[in-house]
Amino acid sequence: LHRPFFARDARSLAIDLIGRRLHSSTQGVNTAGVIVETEAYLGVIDRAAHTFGGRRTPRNASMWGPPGHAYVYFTYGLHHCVNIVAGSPGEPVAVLIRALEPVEGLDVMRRRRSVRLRRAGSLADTLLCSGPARLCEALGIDRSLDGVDLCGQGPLWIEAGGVDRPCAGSLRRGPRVGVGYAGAWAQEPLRFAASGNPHVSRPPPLQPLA
DNA sequence: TTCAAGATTTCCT
DNA sequence: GGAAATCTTGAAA
Repeated sequence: LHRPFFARDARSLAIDLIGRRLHSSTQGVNTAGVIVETEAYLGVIDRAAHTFGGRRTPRNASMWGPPGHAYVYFTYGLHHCVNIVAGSPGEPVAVLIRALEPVEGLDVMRRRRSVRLRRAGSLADTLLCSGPARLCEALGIDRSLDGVDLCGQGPLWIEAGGVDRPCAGSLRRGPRVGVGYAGAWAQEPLRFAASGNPHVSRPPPLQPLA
């Protein structure tokens, strides 16, 4: 997809990313999945965002850059999470990709995930990409992809064309995960998911989009 | 200079 | 249900 698609407010982008295919080409292998869960992070005003209050560090630098780029951060000392930068240049807002329904390169995903999940034989498909750090591991995404352009010929992109939305019209929303420290912002319904999709990261306290 | 907590996941009890 | 894995950041000392 092209730049204009990403150059808008994060909440709107988070909703329209559901049903789109995220592709990666890393380590010489292609993988892809349908985005089934996202969260919007609204920047300097959003206490849950890494850029709350105007915070600008080496880690979150790409969130301050132009839209349509990746913001990949490392957390808890061992996990990666990938965001898609939204808004306009200098407006540090982004959409966290929380879960995918795997559609391409499942064998590769299984292998990558099995490094940590030793019981390769019992690795269900719903464990491949059902969480922000899980999908990064499955797609081979790490800090080396931080800041890459999703609109060019890079290792990450969103497929143009059809919205593969098996849950069209049944999008759900609810509070974001793991942001209890964010006060009133923790309650904001900025998490979105395809209703009933088994690859969504956790049982949703989610409501219809309305 | 130290310390605690985090946009998480896995493994063990 | 709870702890461990251990990088990054901001606030306390």
